[in-house]
Amino acid sequence: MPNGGQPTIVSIAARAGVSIASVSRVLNGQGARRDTEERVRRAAAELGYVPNAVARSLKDGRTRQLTFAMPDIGNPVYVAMVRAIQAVTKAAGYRLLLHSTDAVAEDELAVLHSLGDRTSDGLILCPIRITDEHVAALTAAAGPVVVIGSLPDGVPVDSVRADSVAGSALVVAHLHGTGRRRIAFVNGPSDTVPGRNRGHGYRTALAAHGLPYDESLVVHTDFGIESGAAAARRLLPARPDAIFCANDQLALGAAHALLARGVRVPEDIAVAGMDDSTLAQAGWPPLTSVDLGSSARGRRAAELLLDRLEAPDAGAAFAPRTTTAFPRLVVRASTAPATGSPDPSPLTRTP
Amino acid sequence: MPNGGQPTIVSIAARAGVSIASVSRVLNGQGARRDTEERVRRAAAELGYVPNAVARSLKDGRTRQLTFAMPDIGNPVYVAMVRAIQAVTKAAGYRLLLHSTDAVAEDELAVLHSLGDRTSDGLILCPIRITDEHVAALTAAAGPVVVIGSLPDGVPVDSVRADSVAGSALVVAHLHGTGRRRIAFVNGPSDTVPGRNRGHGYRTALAAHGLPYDESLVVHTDFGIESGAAAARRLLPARPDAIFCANDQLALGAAHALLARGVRVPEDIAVAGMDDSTLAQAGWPPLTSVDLGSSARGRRAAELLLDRLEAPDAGAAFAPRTTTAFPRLVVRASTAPATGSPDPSPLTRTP
DNA sequence: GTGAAAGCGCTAACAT
DNA sequence: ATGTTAGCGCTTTCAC
Repeated sequence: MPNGGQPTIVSIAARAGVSIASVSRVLNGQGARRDTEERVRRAAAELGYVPNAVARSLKDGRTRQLTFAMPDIGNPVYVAMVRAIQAVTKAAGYRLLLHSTDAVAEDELAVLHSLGDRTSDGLILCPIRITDEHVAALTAAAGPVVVIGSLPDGVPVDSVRADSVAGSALVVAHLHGTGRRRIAFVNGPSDTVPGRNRGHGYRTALAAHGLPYDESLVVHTDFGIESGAAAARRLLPARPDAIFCANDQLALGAAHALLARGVRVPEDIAVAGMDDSTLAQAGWPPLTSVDLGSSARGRRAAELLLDRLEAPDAGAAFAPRTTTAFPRLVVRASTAPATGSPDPSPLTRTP
Repeated sequence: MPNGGQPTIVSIAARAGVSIASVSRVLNGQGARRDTEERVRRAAAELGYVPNAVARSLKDGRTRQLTFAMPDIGNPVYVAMVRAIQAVTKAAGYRLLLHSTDAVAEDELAVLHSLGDRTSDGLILCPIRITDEHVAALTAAAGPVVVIGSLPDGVPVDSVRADSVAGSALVVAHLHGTGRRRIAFVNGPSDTVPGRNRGHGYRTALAAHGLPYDESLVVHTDFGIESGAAAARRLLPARPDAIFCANDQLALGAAHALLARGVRVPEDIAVAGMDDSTLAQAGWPPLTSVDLGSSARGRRAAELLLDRLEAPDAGAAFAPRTTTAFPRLVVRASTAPATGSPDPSPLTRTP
């Protein structure tokens, strides 16, 4: 047989002695005579019938699959998004297709293009950077797309963004509020949107608190624990009393480098991260961080996409929507005030 | 139009003035007259044609999609697997469907059952526990399945298992070798296969090193950082000189609880985890752990599955294969000898 | 070399 | 209430 031996409505029809249409009707809960209904159900059960989803998809033009494309599933931020998205799509009866772009722009474009192959009904894309080609591809997309990230104006696509400017400001304000005055900043690559925004937020917040912007207190690097450690070592001569890092991995690396040199965290230098990933709570000392809403953004993106899909009239019927997730400061031990509350960190207890 | 305005071979054929068969041939790289070839390609390009993967799937009975079902994508162990699997499947030209079962057995069975809907060509299942129903469903599976976990004998399905008995033994041996004699054990739930195995490995290894099995040094709990902290506090009265935890989250929790009480890690008590997840290296002190090969198992599972799919004759043609991943001990600061090498942990430096 | 037509499994008119 | 049939988009015989 052409099939893998799987039962189809044809086999059921034969076994039940009815037409395939009746089988389809019974199985889809449309009326039928008691007798017919029974025989069809029995035949289906005996054969262990499972409807072929591909055939159904071809018929009604939808797969009930959604695609999520992100740079790297190894990054806790994206894991949080996947998790949130998965929860929403699962509840709505959609399967989730995962695509790792490895932070390669071409790959992102390929995913966008492949939306035309009708493998999935919609796409959530988390691009590392938005190029003109991205804009073009997004505009010409063959199906509904939601972007997690900041899009230039005029791109006719729903998007969900983080407010990392505000997030950075929250951290700086917190550090300032707990007595820190020489607040260093370890940023990620400055040629990405988040990198630029975080830098902007940092500078703005410094100004707002009357602190000078000191070049020697700022380091640009890539993400990753080891980079954070290196950055911290580089910053030490500038004598910061706080190090704010553009993500938790950097912060963790920085904290470890400091501890390894006998610098006390937070007594001598406070350390704060960003993203509030699992690493933040797992670190020692537990890291103060800003939740930029990875989960919330994932959830919202999924909701926007489903909303489009469920919309009565097809495609880009209504105007693109943009949502911004509010940042939330999560204070932990790594930024306890240098003096004040008694013995904030057990690290200082030296028996 | 019935379609979403997407071009199909019909539109191309019309535009190029040829039959749909010719379009198909040209697009699939089969011979055609220069002239024909050119016109078809041009028409396809102008229309922005992308082949409909669903139609193709229906035709040739395969989707080039694989499903990976695991309990919870939030767990670093599964993230590592997803990552490894994704890399293999992507390279082989397969898409990856992610399914989170939320550790619900019914959901696992549902996934197994839904293999019959032909949505994906094969399944990698990472079950939390193997029940009789699992065995039945696995035996009756409508397509190739690879299980990550330990399967009873006789189940006709490929599987990839971890050797947590050996892994536990490695840790105990290491702790014993670095002078620890009162080695406590924080285990996960004892009614899971890994739980039982890890407990078994612990006991066996103790015996092998001539250490007594002391009930008061063993705690059963569920996984999670907070559980680890609670367990450590509970163990303190029993005066352990090492705490071995059944996973990294527990270990991290334990280490933090100890530090918070002024107990030095590793000087007073060594702490070791299991899985060697990102938490292990990110933690402070960096955790000694055993890599049970999450990545390796994921990769291997994907390879086994692809192997089946690529096999000339269909289905369960050849006998089930079982692979076991070798555990690998990763020593970090959290288990440095209590005395000996000079100043293993910066924590001891008290300026 | 190219076109006509069958068929993958299913649903939904349309007929009876 | 049930059967016949067309058609979703594609690949692949089979004729010409």
